[in-house]
Amino acid sequence: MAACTPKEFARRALNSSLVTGPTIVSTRSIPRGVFPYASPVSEQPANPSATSDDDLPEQLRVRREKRARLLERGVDPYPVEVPRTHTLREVREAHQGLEPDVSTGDVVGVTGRVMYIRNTGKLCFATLREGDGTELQAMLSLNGVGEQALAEWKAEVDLGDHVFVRGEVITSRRGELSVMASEWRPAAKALRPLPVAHKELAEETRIRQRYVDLILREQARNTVRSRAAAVRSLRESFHRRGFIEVETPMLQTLQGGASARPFVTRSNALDIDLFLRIAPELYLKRCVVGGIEKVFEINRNFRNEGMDSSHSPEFSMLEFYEAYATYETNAVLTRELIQEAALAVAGTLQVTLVDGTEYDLGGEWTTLGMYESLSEAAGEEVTPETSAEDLRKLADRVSLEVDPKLGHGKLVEELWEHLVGDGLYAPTFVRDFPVETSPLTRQHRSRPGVAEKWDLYVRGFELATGYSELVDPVVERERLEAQARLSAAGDVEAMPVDEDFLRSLEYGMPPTGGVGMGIDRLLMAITGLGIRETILFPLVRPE
RNA sequence: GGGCCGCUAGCUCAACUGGCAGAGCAGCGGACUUUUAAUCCGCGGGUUCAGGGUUCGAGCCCCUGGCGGCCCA
Repeated sequence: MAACTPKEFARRALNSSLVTGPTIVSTRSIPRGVFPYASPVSEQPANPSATSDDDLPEQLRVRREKRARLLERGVDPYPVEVPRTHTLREVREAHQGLEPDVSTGDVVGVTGRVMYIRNTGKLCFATLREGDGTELQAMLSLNGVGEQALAEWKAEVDLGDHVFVRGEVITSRRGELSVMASEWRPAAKALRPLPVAHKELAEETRIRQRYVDLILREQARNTVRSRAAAVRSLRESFHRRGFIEVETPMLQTLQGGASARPFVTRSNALDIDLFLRIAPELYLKRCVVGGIEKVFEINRNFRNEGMDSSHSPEFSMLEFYEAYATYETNAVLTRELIQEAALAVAGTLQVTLVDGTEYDLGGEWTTLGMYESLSEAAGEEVTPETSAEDLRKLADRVSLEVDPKLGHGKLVEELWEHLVGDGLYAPTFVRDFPVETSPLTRQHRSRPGVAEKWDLYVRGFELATGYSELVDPVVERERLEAQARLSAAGDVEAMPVDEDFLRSLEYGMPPTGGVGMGIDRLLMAITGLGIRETILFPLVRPE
């Protein structure tokens, strides 16, 4: 085949008398071999008179009949290629600021999905839209395309169809930039009617049929782009700082790295159960042991737990580890990552959320000590030494119901959430958690009873968590063995002892800071969207 | 796990106290050469989530189940 781009083929086609006729060009009329884009009509044509459609809803049946009529006339409803010369965006950008009712002399071949259609007797209008949301009007007149092509347009084109229109770029009398057709043909016939374009789709339909949601709702398309921009920004931020991106196993032979219930699957080759990972942590730490001292991974975790509007069984997570970083330095890096992502997505640190309110991600962000902020809110001193009994009295005083079996650590966290956390709105690092509830974290270097751990809260939800990582293999073994005892006792979230991981630590892991951040939550923080909007195709029960 | 709400035409939704199942958009037929969700005239379109029950009569009431949403633990 000649070395020649599709665009060049299209331009050749426009110069050819074969495709300048006023009516629909039958693909049969184009000699094979001359125009490689021209397909033979449906190599395996469906029987146009098939009767299996009888029980279809009327509108689906009608569209199937239109498809069949096109085929009978030798017009391929699904051509391999059409001679597009410009995107709609290119046409718009090349013809800005035209007066009404002008002709440019520029002839273009454009494509788009028919979003609106306005037919008068001898002049038809259609609003075409392409993937980035750019719209352009197509006009088909009796003078321009002839009686037959106009009649066929009215008879066979439905909302939702992809069409090709070739013609001159003009503006209408009302000033709308348009392509005045000299020719049209189907690019892809839609067999299902589009839902009403000006009513919100039901939430469930939006999620189950995201492709329809994407067709109809600009916000849905923007969300996809925002997410891509955020993830790309994260990668660029890391690369600028010398971090290496790795991909660690999703199929793991042991569950580990978090407390969560895993999905179990089966390896035929090894004849053992495998676990879909609940976290990449233990592998990323092995990387640090091996000398990949600035390392990150952005990928999916899987947790076999409850599903609701804020929890998805699969979700994207960023984790990064940096040798010789601490939970203080990695908090700074985390803030920079988020701020750079916000700039990439929104162009500003004062982002506008979907509810219209503004949210400020700029500045240095507040850092609170968990015990200090709790003490202040409670009006009495709470320290790691405060007894569980005193904490229960405090809970009683502030009308917080707590499980009487809870120990110090859990009580402190619940009291903190009730008295401080629920009121947090601006981005805030909360640090120095009770060591009792942070079993896999290094104890604070100087303060007994607390761990070098922070949580980042944005608009009241937890966006990220960071640690000075535990690297002492002996302590780590004690912690993992305690977990394994829980596991043996029936705790499905507890992890077993990962001997290979411990072996890696025994080779010496440098002092390291680590951070985990939910990608879905990052999008929520920047855009104000709900989690089901930030995930393109959330898992749903089969229909 | 518990409570509440919802499921009706392709889509979004109505339907009083149990009494012929409707509208808008979409579709079909007709008119219209400058429309912008075009407009005008006419027409068709339903397993009311499924199954059972009560009733002369059920979209509506009762029971069981399915799916979804919200709230609570």
